[in-house]
Parts: sequence; structure tokens; C-alpha cells
Amino acid sequence: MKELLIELVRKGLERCFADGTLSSGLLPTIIIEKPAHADHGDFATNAAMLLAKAEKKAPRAVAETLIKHLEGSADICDRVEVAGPGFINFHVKDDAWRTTLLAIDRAGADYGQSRIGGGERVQVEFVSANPTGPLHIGHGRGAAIGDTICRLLAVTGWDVTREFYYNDAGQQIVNLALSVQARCLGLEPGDPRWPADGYQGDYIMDVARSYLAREKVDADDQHVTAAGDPHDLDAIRRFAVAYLRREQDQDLTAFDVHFDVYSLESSLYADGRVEAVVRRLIESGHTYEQDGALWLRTTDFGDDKDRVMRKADGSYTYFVPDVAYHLDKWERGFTRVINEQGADHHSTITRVRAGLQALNVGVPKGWPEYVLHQMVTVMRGGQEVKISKRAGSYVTLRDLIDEVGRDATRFFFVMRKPDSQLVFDIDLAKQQTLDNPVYYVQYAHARIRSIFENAAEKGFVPPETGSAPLGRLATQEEMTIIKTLAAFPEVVEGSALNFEPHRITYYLQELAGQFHSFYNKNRVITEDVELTAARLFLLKCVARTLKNALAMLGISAPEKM
RNA sequence: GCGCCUGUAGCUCAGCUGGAUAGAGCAACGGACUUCUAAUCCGUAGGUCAGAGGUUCGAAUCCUCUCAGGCGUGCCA
Repeated sequence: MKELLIELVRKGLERCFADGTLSSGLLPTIIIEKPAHADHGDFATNAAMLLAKAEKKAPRAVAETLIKHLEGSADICDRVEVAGPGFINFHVKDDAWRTTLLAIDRAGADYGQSRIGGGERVQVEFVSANPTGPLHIGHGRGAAIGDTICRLLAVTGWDVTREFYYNDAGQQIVNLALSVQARCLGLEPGDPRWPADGYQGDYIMDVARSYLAREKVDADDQHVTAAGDPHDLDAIRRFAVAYLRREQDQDLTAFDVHFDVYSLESSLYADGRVEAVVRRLIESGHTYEQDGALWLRTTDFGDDKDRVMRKADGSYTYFVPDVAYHLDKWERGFTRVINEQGADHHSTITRVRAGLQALNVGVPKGWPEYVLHQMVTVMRGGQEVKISKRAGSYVTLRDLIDEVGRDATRFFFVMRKPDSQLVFDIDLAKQQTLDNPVYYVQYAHARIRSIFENAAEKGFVPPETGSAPLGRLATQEEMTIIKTLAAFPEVVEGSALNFEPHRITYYLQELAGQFHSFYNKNRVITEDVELTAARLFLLKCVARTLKNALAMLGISAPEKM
């Protein structure tokens, strides 16, 4: 609908310029928006106000001129009028609105999709948790946001690759192996022989027990059988990594999050990519030695201080393999890469980009793109649940899924825009009441299915496309719903382009609310066969749109509740 | 000190990239079940958009400064 009007206005302006009634010839970017108030019509454009200055005429006068040159508007609109300081308001015909239902029904499961991505490849890296413990609530938010962004990009025409990167080589992993070994030997935290930075969580005991029992673990990307020898630290390390990766995979699977590619930091060292990047950075002239360390002059690329690449002990700081990894992404041909991360790691952005710029291989300055999510605090019983990773006490993603369910957990994680800190109220998420938005939305879907079941018993079936007497849809509630349904593709597009999954949750709540409102005022199944058919058709479109939107969030649309 | 994020109704948050009279859900108050799911709906009340300047036809939105909170600012990741 919006596109039709943009085209209408554009042609109108061209006519004005052609016959000289408007002289500037400046074609502004035509913006069609939805006015805040219903009396201002369905759509409005500010084109005349934008042109007023160049035309040296009053905005309203420009608007009047433009309206006279809009041809074909009568097909779509009842009224087109100048309003306020110079807006042009479009009042779209009810029939034009009703017609959109046919397109929705025809599109079916594809309704809401578009091709703005043009089939371009895009890689999204998210979660990327190190295999040193279970996924916590912060990873959960990252998983939900990252996966939803992938789903949104996929339905808007991108070719999406989901990637998970993890560190299986650094000091953290050594600490992990030492911790498991300590447990194998029966040590406990506090023992003088307990490793200095050991992991104290109980899950370490599970790893040790499994290792000693010579179990075999299958992660998505790793398959390891335990050696069982408590003195073989290398074998313990390999086993522990695979074990914890498997745990993470199980959690992610339960969350309906799946990856196409796993990238290991160790592989960057093993095949020399890290060394190669260091060599190329030195050749670039952006490095120097000082205090026994090798530095990258990241201040050449907007950082506020230079950063150490190679420490005095000869090992590399974390961002060097990060640069090597991102160079690899670039060389794999991903011109578009999005990294979803916690905002607590935002300092890596400048460093990774600086490293890539220093390499001078044609990487654009803003590449890769980042979506950062702010912290999550967990509330239970009105109290904040404190997180202490060292002591091993924190709310895991698994806890949440088990306790509040996958659907509610996913909904809550994407309900706020990533930039906002999120308060995850476990009690609220668990409630199966109207306070809980995910149930509110799902209930709308289940309710419609229930109506269909009821209708079927009376011999009514939602009509096929084209055969529905749409003209019978005339109440205010019905028209409101139709207009909301018609806006869905734009909402999806905006949500995808801005990496803002929360827009879908707001849309869902709005549509569900409008349906509930309609339901309470109108009966669907009545003696009036035509009206019944029309309303069943409308509800078919509502259920379809709810289901499609929920699917974009990885949330189910239940038939019954 | 510096960088990033945030500040909108009592609470939790939207506000479509600068539009017309700033919205929703909770909480509060008052209503609606002999009818397709009351897990619902209808109504009332609630605002110095943190504050001060600026940009322009027009600012919650853009710029500057101030205040408050979070996160970073490591030869940790």
C-alpha cells in the first residue's frame, strides 16, 4: 500500500515539474508515514513541506498544487487532502484495504517475506561462548537476539550463515584442564593444591567423573573418547572441551538455535594464520616494539591508545587471533558480517577493525558490523539473583528453559531493544496469565484455531482465496485488523534492517490485542453465512500472520492452550 | 579522566531514523461471562520526554554542555 502511494506522489511531482507549476525540479526522498491520529487518514506525506523552501512558496500551496497532479489516486483513496502545516493526508478506500487480505492468504507461510537482501551472503557470528562452562543468561540473550536476526535476515532475502567461534587454546582452557584434573584427583576448592584460577563449579566434577569413566562425548563439532588417565593433562583438556561443547550444544538445541559453522581459535594457530597476520601487520608499518612487547598502533585508526599484540612472554593477546579470524571471514567472501556480542566486550570492536584496516586489504572501515546487547539482570521473588562465575553460581540458560519454557524465554530475551539493559523477571515469565505477553500472543492464535474447530462442527470452513465476500468486513475492529496485517512486511523489513527483533514482539502484541478486542465485540459464527465466511477468512489471515511472526522469533504458535 | 550504552506515566518499556494532540502493558480505580477459550475485553486516572542551551516551518528524536546509572578503559578474554 505504501509503495503504491510513494509511486503516486513521485509521478505527481514529475508532472508538476513537467508543466512548470513547480519549478525547483528537486525530487525529495518521498516519505510516506502513518499519522498518529486516525482523523489524519491512513497515510501522510511531508513532501510539500520539504519542497516549500526551494519553491519559495507556502507549504500548503505546494501541497495543493501537488494534489491536483496526483493521477489515479481516486482508485485507491476516498479523499486526499492538505492538512496542518502542509501534510498531504491519504484516506485509503476500505475496498483497497480489503484486497490486501487476498495477497496475505495467497502468500501463506511466506507472508511477511521480501527480497531486499537480494540473495547476498551475510555471516552472523553469535553466542561464541568459550567451552569453560555452561551457557549463562547473557549467552541466552545473545543466542535469542542473534538467532532472531538470522531468521529476520533469511526472510528478507539474505543468504545467512550462522557461525560460532570459540577459544579452545588459551590460558582459560589450561585452567579448565587443571580444574578437571584436580577433581579427578579428588581435590576441592580451598585445598592448597587447587589450581590458582581454577573453575569451582560443580559441573567440573561431572566432567571429571565422566573422564575417569572413559566416556565418549559427541558435540556438534567434536567427538572425543576419554583416556581416563588423570595425569594426562592434554587428554583431559581435549575431553573437557568436547564435554562442555556438547553441553552447550544441548542447551542451544533445546533453545532451537543451530549453527552452520564452528570456528576454533586453536585452528588459527595450528595452520599459521595467526603468525601470518602478525607478519603482515609488521609489514604494514603500523607496529613497534616497546618494553619487550610488540604493539599495534591502533591509534592510527581511532583507538585512544595503542594495544599490545605480543606480550613479553611471547604469547599473543586475544585480539590478534580475533583479527586473524576476521581476516579469514573476509577472505571467505563475506562482504557482510554481523557480530552479536555482549556490550561488555565492546572494546574489541575498535581493535579488530583497526587490525583489519592496518592490513590494508580493502576491508571497509565499518566492517564487520556489531550488534551489542546490554547486561541482563535476573529477578526472582523480587530479588536480584547475583552472578558469580568464579564460584560457579549463576543462572544458566538451561535453568531458564527448564523453568519457564523455551517460548517464553526467547520472547523475553528479544522483547527489549538490544541497547537496553534487560530485567528478566523469572516469576513473570513463568506466569501463565495475561501479565505474560507471550501467552497473550499465543492465546490469540489458539483462540482462532478453536473458533475454526467450532466452525467446522457447524459445517463452516475458512474460504479459499477469492471466494470470500470481503465486502462484508466493515466494522471498525475489522478494518483496524486489516490495516495492521497489511503493515506486517514493513515491520519485518524495519526489524531486519535495524537488527531490532523487539519490533516483532511489539507488533505481535498489537495484532493479538486487536484480535482479542474484535473477538469480544463480534461473533464470528452466526446465522449469516456470508458474514461468517468473511470473518473466518479474516481470522485465517490473522492466524497466519501471528504464526509467521512467531516463527521469526523461533516461538511456537500453539493450536490449543 | 576518556570511550560506548541508557535516562519517556508509580513500575517495565515502545516511539516507525525530524512531523500533527507523546503511546502500550503492568500496578490503581470502575465495569462486562445463559453466546465461538474470562489465559479475554471496555472505561477512568496517570507526563517539565533527566536538566540547560542550540539547529528549523517543526525536536522525545539531530548538535553542545551538565547531572544520574550501567559497561569498558589489562602484556585478561
